[in-house]
Amino acid sequence: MRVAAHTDQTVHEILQSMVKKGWRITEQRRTLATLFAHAEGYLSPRDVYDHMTKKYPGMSFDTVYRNLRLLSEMGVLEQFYLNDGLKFKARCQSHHHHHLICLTCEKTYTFEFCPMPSVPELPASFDVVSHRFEIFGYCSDCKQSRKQEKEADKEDE
Amino acid sequence: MRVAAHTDQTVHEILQSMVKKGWRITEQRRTLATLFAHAEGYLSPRDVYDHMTKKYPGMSFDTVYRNLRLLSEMGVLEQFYLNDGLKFKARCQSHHHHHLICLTCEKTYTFEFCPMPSVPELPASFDVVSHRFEIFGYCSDCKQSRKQEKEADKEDE
DNA sequence: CTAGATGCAAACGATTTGCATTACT
DNA sequence: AGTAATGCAAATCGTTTGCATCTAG
Repeated sequence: MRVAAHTDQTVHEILQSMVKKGWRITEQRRTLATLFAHAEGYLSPRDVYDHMTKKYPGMSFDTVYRNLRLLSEMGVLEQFYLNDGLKFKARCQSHHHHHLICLTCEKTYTFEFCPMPSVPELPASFDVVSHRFEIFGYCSDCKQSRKQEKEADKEDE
Repeated sequence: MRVAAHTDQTVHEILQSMVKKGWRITEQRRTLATLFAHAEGYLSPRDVYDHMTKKYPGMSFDTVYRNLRLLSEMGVLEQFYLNDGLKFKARCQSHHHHHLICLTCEKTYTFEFCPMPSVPELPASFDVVSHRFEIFGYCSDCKQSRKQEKEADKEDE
C-alpha cells in the first residue's frame, strides 16, 4: 500500500482560516501556523510552548492554550490523546484517510485504505456519526534506534 | 452484522487477577470489581467515586484513582479518552474485536469485524504493534431522546 | 481608534504523594 | 503480626480565567 509522509496544510491555508473567522494575524499566530504546517507528528502544548518561547521569550502558556483551543474549534487542528496527554496536529483537509502512528516519535504516516466500506451491515438502530482507525507501531527510524538500544543492553549483561 | 451487548469480565475473573498479582481483596475492591463487571460502558473516575461513596461514604478519591491505575496496569481495565476526559471499562479478555461507542451514554457494543486482515500491505519498514478501530454514533436509546429534544426545541420557536 | 490578543497572576480541576491509621491474609 | 490498603491533607500538574495592557486592522 502507498503510505505517504503526512501532507500538511500550508501556512497560508491556516492563516486564511483565521482571517475567514475574523481573527487577527499576530506575529505569534504566524509562527504557530508555521510550526504546525511543518510538524510531522503530534505536538503537546509543552512542545508548542517550548518552540514558541525560543522566538518569543515572554510568551505565556495561556496564550499557547488559547490558540490551540481556538484553532481546534476552528477545525484547523485536530486533537488526539496519546500516551501521556492531549496532542495536536494540523488536520488533513484534503481527503479522508487514516494514519500509521509511531509510538516513539509520534510522527504520522498517511494511508489511503478506509475500512468503513468493508464493514458488514451495522444495526439500523445505531446512527453512525464517525469512526477512527489507527495503526500503531514503530517507524523505520525509531525501530533502528530501538534495535541499537537492545544490542547495547545485551552488552551490559 | 452481529452486534452484541458488551460481554463483561465476571466479578470472579477480576478478583482472580488481583489475587494472582498478590493483591488483597478488600471490601471496596470487591465492590469496584462488581461495578466494572456490570458496567455497560465507560466510567469516569468521578462516576466510580460517586458509585463507591454510596456504599462507603468515607471513601476517598485517591483510593479510586489508585485502584483504577493498578487495575489498568494489570490489564483488567482499559482506558479511553472520551470527549471530556479519561474513562475506564473492563477489558474484553475473551477475543479480539471492536466497538460501536455511543457518543451520548458511552455504552459500548461489540462487533466481530476486524479491518486488519483487509489492510493492503504496509511498508515493511513499519513495525506494527497494535491498532484501534471504533465506530462512534448514537445508540437506539439515545437517538430516541435526541429526537424528542429536537421536537421540543421546535415547539419553543 | 478600538476590539481583539497578550501577559500576568491567580483559580481551578484532575490526579498524585507522604504519612499515620486500619484491616486483609 | 506484618504488610498492604486506606483516608486525609497537601502537593503537583495541566489547563482556564479575570483583568490590565498592548497591538493589528
